[in-house]
Amino acid sequence: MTEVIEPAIETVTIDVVLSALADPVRLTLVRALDTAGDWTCGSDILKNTGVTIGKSTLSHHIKVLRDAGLIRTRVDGIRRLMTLRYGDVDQRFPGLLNMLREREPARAAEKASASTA
Amino acid sequence: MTEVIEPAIETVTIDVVLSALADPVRLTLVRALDTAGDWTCGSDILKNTGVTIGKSTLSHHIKVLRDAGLIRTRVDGIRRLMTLRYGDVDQRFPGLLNMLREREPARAAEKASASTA
DNA sequence: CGAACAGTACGATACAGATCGAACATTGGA
DNA sequence: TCCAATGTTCGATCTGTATCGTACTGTTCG
Repeated sequence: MTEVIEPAIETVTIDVVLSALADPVRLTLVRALDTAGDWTCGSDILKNTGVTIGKSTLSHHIKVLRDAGLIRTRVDGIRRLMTLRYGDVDQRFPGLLNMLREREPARAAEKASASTA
Repeated sequence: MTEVIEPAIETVTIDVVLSALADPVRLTLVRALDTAGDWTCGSDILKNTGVTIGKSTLSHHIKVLRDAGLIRTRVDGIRRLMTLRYGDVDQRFPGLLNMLREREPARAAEKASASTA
């Protein structure tokens, strides 16, 4: 086995993508891959992010992200390298990756606008 | 009580928005509001969408969407009208609303690209 | 060969959140 | 005034899924 299944980007639906990104761990993984910029292996991601989950859990999340069309996996000897599918995702869902890059509220947090529920 | 609390759009994070949109019922509600275009009440949304959930459940989903900054609620006599916060959402997360409008895979579904996991 | 390493597969468990029903609040109209 | 319609709140379930641990596969290197 040398290649890993990934869906063609045209077949990916926003519904599945949203479900994949709704989990805080997976969002952390995606952001770490984005920061890394190129091929990274799972154990390095755990080191970089400081996320403390078992490796079977990580494997599960990676699969969800891959099935959602967000990342690509490549076998490299003893490890599996992965990377964001920048071009595909940007083409299919323009603006999405950019949204994920912001981690803080946009401004100095005005408070809620209207009153009394 | 005449107004309903909604967060200032700058304070809304993509994390919360993704969680809100990850639920299939809420995604249906948002799409229905988008299609409707203007102020719509809860029971009308249920009729339009055919979604069969209790009204307490609907109330819960509405609250999640409102807290996520996606919709605005206005009291009108016996009912509560709501609408998408088009301008705010488009400004804060450009491209997001547009992504939700597509319900089908983009093309005639090529199959998976690589082979053997 | 055998040990260490990276990752997957699978069954079991735990927890978050979706759902429901009942009680209550508010408004408008008969 | 009383009733019907819309919606909220609260407590109790029920379910999906994130998590873990173990066993297993495949690879590199001594």
